[in-house]
Amino acid sequence: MPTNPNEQSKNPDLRLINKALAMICGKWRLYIILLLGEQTLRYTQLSELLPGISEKVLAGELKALVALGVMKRKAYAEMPPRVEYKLSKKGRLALPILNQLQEVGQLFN
Amino acid sequence: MPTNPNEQSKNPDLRLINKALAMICGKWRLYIILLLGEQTLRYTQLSELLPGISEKVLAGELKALVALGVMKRKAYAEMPPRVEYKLSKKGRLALPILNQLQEVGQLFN
DNA sequence: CTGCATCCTTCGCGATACTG
DNA sequence: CAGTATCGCGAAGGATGCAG
Repeated sequence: MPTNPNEQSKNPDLRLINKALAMICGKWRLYIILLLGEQTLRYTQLSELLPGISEKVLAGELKALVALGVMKRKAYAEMPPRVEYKLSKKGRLALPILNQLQEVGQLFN
Repeated sequence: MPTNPNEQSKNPDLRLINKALAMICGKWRLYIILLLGEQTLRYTQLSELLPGISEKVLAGELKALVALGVMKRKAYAEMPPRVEYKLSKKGRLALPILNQLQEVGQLFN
């Protein structure tokens, strides 16, 4: 829509916004992403780092984030089972911007 | 919190995250902020730019965003009434980061 | 260990009618 | 014009128990 060359303020794109909101909104979603950061964590480790989250919610959020392409799930055929979660390539690309949201939060302390 | 000099990966701060989420989560909140951007808009203009939003929700979101300190409300004692909304200083400071969320959305198209 | 099924409560959001 | 009041539904999230 840059029909006007001196128009520097681009209209917000509702579709892109909703895409972004889908992966960060909710009580735990963004926190899980930032927590993962560059590391790989197992299901149990995540549940310990997210005190108060219920099993149902944690499993659901992880599944949703994997479906969104933000993170990868790797299950090992062992006994007992072991499952590891890490950010996908795209997830790591988004990480710097998502981290800056904390600075936004700081602004409004 | 940089007690450890070689600690470059900062733990996510749940409090700051929640502060940030409070102002962008929800179906309309972030979109309203980005829409406002640098301009000043009246109540009716906003409702036209947000097709489908109900009166109750729009009024509620505006009130909430003002309470959060993201935007300012200015009412003129005229007849008929006129009320203008614009981002606060802090809101404008946060704007660049919030705009980048659209790039995150683009990543996951 | 990992995670799904069930039940229940709360909250976000929409529709509509009404007011200063 | 700029909202508030009321009603209602569906989704989000918590508690608990069960399963591979």
